[in-house]
Amino acid sequence: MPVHNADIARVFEEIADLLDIQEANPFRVRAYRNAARTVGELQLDLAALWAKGATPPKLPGIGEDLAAKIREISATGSCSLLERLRRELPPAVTELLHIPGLGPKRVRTLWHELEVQTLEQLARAARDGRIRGLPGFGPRIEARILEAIGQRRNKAQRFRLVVAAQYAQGYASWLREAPGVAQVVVAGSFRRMRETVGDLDILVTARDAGAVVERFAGYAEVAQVVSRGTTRAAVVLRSGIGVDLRVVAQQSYGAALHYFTGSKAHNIAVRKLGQARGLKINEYGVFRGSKRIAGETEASVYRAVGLPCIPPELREDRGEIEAARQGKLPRLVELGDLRGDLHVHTQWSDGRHTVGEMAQAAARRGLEYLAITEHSRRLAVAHGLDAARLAQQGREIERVNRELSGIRVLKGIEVDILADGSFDLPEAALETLDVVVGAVHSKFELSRARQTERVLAALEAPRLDILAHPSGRLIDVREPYDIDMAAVIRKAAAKGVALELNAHPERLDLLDTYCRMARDEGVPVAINSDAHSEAEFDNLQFGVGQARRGWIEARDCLNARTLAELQRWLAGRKRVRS
DNA sequence: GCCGTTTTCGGCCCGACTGTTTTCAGTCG
Repeated sequence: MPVHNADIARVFEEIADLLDIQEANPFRVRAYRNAARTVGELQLDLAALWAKGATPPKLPGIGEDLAAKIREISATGSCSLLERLRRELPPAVTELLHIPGLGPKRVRTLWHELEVQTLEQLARAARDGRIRGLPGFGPRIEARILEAIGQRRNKAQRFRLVVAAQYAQGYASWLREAPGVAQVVVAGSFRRMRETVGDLDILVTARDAGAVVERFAGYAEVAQVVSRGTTRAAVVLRSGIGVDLRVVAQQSYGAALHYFTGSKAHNIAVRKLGQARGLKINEYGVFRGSKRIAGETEASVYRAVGLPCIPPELREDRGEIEAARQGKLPRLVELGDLRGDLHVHTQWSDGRHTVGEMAQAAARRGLEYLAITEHSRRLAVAHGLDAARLAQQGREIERVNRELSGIRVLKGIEVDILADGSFDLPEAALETLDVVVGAVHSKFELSRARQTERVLAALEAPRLDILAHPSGRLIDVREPYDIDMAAVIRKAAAKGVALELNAHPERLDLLDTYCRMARDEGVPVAINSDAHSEAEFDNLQFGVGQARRGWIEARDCLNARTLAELQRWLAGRKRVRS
């Protein structure tokens, strides 16, 4: 049974929970939580390294003890400390921590005083009114517990970025109408362009904070006001999304924006840098003693700790601070850098519009070229093209190119990669095209070994230019198929094939961490809309956001190249083939 | 449990809000 990094992270997370309830040293607890995060995000397979007899690199926050535990978990799947803690505490008690309002202290009290160990026992105790009498509890908390269990809210719901954007924009517009408001910014993971967001964090600068809070709570979509103070409030909207508000004075705008954008780990790292310089950094500014020395802009906060301003998408404590210190921050790709789109559908398969309509829509968005890439014949539900229809479509594309100026339409295909790694159309048909995009649309359940073999075989074949949506995941719908993505990226590098970052908000595939790996391996990334209608070109913005999270620069991006450069790249690939 | 241009010991990010309290602990982000 292979042990994945996620398994190691889960063990550390559970240890942290149990230690927390045991009232262990809070910094020891934090060490386990930090380690869980570090290991969970790591792309290097630690257990595989140990199995091979190799020594993993030194990881920040993981010293001798935790490294030994990683080794133990890698070998055995478990950890003697966790086994011991599970004997000392009721194992289900960590579930209680996920109820809002319950932290380690209250969970410990519930367990010691009422012998509450499970959610069912918690519900019963609350219904019987036994909780309100406990020290540190009262009728309000008891009611909140019952409500949380009733709504089964303990399962954290996240919203796709595109969905969150709709709620965010409406709410922000509403707040801009409050008296005395200067600025309204949606910060948090939304601003960092995470693919999903758990809640919305809205920052407002205004003369009169009270008026803003009042308007915030009075929004028509508010289902519940969770908390409400003089400068801060939290609500849940009818859609279920939580929204936090923070109001500060203009002079604190940059510090508050930095604080509210996060990530938490990034903020902690920056505050530590400040601390080392004798500075205190909070949401009101950067202070030396009681004197404010920065905070009006985000750049001033970073400058105070000796760094250039770090773009929000990089703020995950994944090396961006070190890069900033060394002057090696990437110059992240921007929407305006994109000159083309290499994955577009029309009425010929399952798209809504004609070749000409899609070309004009692309031109209106400032693109210089697009590739029409229909599904191939196997995907019958999408009216996939066979060789004959593909040739027919080619003649229409030539006609459109004669009729339109300012935009160039390339002949392409999104050809199915079959289970054995071969393509769904004959070589001769693919040879007539400008660009071949290949994708997996079937047999998602293959074993890791066979799925990897399949895609590596497709990359090996001479006809593939771009591998589309490489993991196949659909956010909240379908898990990625099990595949060794590091091997795929290495093969793409070796064969000079590009990887797609599919910009559809439900895909956003490549994941950010793999974008970074592709960049490090020199694999070009194509940020493609996969548009099935004119409006879907707008999705490119989400692809760009994801690419930025993956440290992608314009020079790493295949479709940031000019048409001439792209054609040279394609021609070079053909030369290699023949 | 980690870590070190001040440290191998003694620190570890920081503040608002709630609900319980009669000055503050616990939770949260």
